[in-house]
Amino acid sequence: MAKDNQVSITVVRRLPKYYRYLTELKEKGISRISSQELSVLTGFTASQIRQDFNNFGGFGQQGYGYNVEDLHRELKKILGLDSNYNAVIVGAGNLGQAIANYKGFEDAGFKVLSLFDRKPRVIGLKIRDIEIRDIETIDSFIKENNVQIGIITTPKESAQSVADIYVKNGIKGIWNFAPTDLVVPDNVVVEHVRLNESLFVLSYFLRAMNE
Amino acid sequence: MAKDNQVSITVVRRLPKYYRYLTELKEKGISRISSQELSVLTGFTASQIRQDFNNFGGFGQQGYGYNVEDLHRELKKILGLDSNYNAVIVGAGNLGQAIANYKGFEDAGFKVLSLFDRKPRVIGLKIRDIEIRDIETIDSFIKENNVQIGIITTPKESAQSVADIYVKNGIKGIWNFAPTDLVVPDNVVVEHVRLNESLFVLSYFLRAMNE
DNA sequence: TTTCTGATGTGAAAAAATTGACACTCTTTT
DNA sequence: AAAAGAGTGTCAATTTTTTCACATCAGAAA
Repeated sequence: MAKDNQVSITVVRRLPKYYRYLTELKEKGISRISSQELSVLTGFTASQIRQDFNNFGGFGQQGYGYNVEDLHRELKKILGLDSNYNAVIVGAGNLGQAIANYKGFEDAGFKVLSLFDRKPRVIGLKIRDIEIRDIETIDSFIKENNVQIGIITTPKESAQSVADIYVKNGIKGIWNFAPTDLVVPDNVVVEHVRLNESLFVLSYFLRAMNE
Repeated sequence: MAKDNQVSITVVRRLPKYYRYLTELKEKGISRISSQELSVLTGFTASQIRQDFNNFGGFGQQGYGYNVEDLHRELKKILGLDSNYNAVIVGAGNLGQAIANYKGFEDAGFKVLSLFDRKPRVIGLKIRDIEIRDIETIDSFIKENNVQIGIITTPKESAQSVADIYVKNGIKGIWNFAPTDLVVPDNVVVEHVRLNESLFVLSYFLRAMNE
């Protein structure tokens, strides 16, 4: 059905923004939207928006536009947000705790089952009701709890070895916050959150603006 | 000197990665690198790398390659990392605290002077030696402390009003972690960290891989 | 010194992404 | 029921980005 013979990464990275605005529209009770109106909201061009959606099949209706609820549901499916995922976090520092604490992810279907760390000082503590466990026990935990997503919030020195642990235990999706690249097999997806790089880009534009 | 008549955003977003690897090379005491070798490290093509650098003037030498230290210094300057910035954070929840705590930013020249929040429960607390202050006092703080960067780690509902406060007080660079877009004047730079969207892209590829 | 090697800088070609334009179809109005 | 209006889906044109190819020059070797 979905003719997704390689939708380009450029398009994929725009999808979450559409989804966000559609969620808002839905909450506001708006039932209908045109590519032109979506263009105003998102900043993408109307043409671009229509092309993007067409990568997945036409969801709109000529002379009418898009039905908000339908489009929202389709995007949800495309983004894989209609299933639930179990996640674990390695690195129970501030960042790991912040993510474990963030209710927003759970609402989107991502449940953090446990944090793991090496430091005895934090093992046994709880964030909300999520326990911090000894990293030594992670293998059996992953196997017993159907974990699909591994989050890395360790310093960069440990990131690769954490990724190796994830891969070894069959995890196929890694969300990496450590400022380093990771080597993983082809069938494992890594998504990076590069805080440093984002800050540097901000710095670049601050500098560029003053010239 | 720098002929930066609009370097494309695509190029700019690659610069931090170059900078990261050059920092590593420098630490390892490697003094010389070719575009070919950088290509292996970064995953960009050698040609792309040479073109990227040429946007800012040629830093290399034919038959030799690039001098690591020189290139590192140039990129540092281009990215604006040769100056120091003062930053404040509004939103002293876990994420705000995590960022305040992260030594890496300070090493790169970004100093968090203070966190601000509305909740009386957290006002007065300290993260490392960074105090959490009442949001009501932010105007004078920004003016008196030469703050150039404003960080937003509030829920999305408050993000725009925080941005407004920043803009009103003359801040020109905003680092936004709230999952919403911001309206600011043209001379203010906003860099978003979209955790939700990043997670959704991961979810997309997890889904796409199983089809 | 002269020759050879290696790798940049750059112009041109190819590929990818964005924008533009419009036929067509569905909705709404009369 | 017919006419008018609106907006998608899509093809084509344009722009941007990436890749390719190579002349050129610095450094190393002979």
